[in-house]
Amino acid sequence: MAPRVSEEHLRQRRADLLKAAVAVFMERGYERTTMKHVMEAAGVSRGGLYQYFANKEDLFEAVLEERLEDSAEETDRMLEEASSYWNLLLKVMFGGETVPDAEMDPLAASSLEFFITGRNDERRRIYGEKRYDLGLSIYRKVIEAGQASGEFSDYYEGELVARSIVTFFDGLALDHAILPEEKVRVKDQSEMLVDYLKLALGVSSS
Amino acid sequence: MAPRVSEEHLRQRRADLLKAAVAVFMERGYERTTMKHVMEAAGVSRGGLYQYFANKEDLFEAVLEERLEDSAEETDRMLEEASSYWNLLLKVMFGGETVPDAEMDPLAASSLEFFITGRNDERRRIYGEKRYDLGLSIYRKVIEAGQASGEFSDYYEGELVARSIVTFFDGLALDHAILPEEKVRVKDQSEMLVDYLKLALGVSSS
DNA sequence: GTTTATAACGACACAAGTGTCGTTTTGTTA
DNA sequence: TAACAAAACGACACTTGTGTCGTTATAAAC
Repeated sequence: MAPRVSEEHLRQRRADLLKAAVAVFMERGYERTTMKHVMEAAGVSRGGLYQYFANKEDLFEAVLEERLEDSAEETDRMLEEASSYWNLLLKVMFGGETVPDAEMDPLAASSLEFFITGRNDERRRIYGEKRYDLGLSIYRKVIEAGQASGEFSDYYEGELVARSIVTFFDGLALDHAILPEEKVRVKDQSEMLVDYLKLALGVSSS
Repeated sequence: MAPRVSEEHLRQRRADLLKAAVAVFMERGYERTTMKHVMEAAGVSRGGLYQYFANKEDLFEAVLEERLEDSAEETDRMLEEASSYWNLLLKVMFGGETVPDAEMDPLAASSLEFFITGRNDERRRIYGEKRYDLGLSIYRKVIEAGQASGEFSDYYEGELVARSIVTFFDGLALDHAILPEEKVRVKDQSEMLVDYLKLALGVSSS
């Protein structure tokens, strides 16, 4: 269906493969999916898939990369329409809404799997760190900006507060991946986190 | 080295296999270790290992089980010498010491791996839940007892506070597994958690 | 409409791990 | 010390997943 390139068709096919891959990774997780699963989901031959991605790791990283771009744009957009740093922080934490809900990224579990099983692999560890830093920096910037403006207390080091948010969300994602919905109580726990942040950052209750 | 049983030698051999297995799992993680690795570490043949454990999953569960027994005894011991519920809570959280340190269970990462990669497997998920509940119940009991005695505020539901502790520690374990020591700041983050619990449980600073 | 570069295909060879099972070895018992 | 039950052994057959590569089909260029 495509000899001698055509640029757009190449991009399209790659996008189709990624889309199929995302669905499979969500369904089966990282370790348990094989290239064959993706091939079948995408309706593509072995060679067809390997033409675009050298192996499963490469494929998964491409998936992560794609989704990171999406969320980066979203964050930029939110940075502009922020009315206060506290509000902005809530938006960044809960994605648009300023109120915690029970939604979690359906690919989060597979990502955790990807990084934790690869923790002894040099390449993957470095990549994991990069991603962690990126996620952290979003929170850190908002908090430090809020502290600089005087809206937030600087009793705690901004970076440390940011790390705690990330840690807590990581734990939430982990428990959410393993436990049934009703046990994790994502919403309740998120609300507690918000209460805590109010105290830690000296924000008077809204 | 052992025909027609002898009871003690059987137990001993099993213990030796488990010891070797723990070392390997710590070193390599769950997914990346094979039965062969354990065989070599224990200096035992293939058949010798399979005589005691039906497969890797069975082996790892045996490892977990063994360590759970150890810590259960430790917890019981601590329950008796508790001077206050707050103190007891700290001891349970940080294992004997009432001050957070940067130590983490060296098998924690492999456990996370075990449960997260097996999250789509019925059997393993049930087992994971059981373990989670067990860990949770320790915190829940201490907190609810403290609330009943009036030492702790009951502004937050005790179980929810307990869940938050577990979630936070899970996140910490996860980040610790993936990131280099200096980035996670286990000690600093633990201290923040303690500050938070003081507020949430209405404990005046010691 | 012919040519051509190459995307897509799928059979294949290879590697890694698993669990089994017939054989060997060795405590234990009589 | 002879006989035995079973612990320990390790070769083997099997399964699963991977990445490659020669072949085939086709969109674009002429």
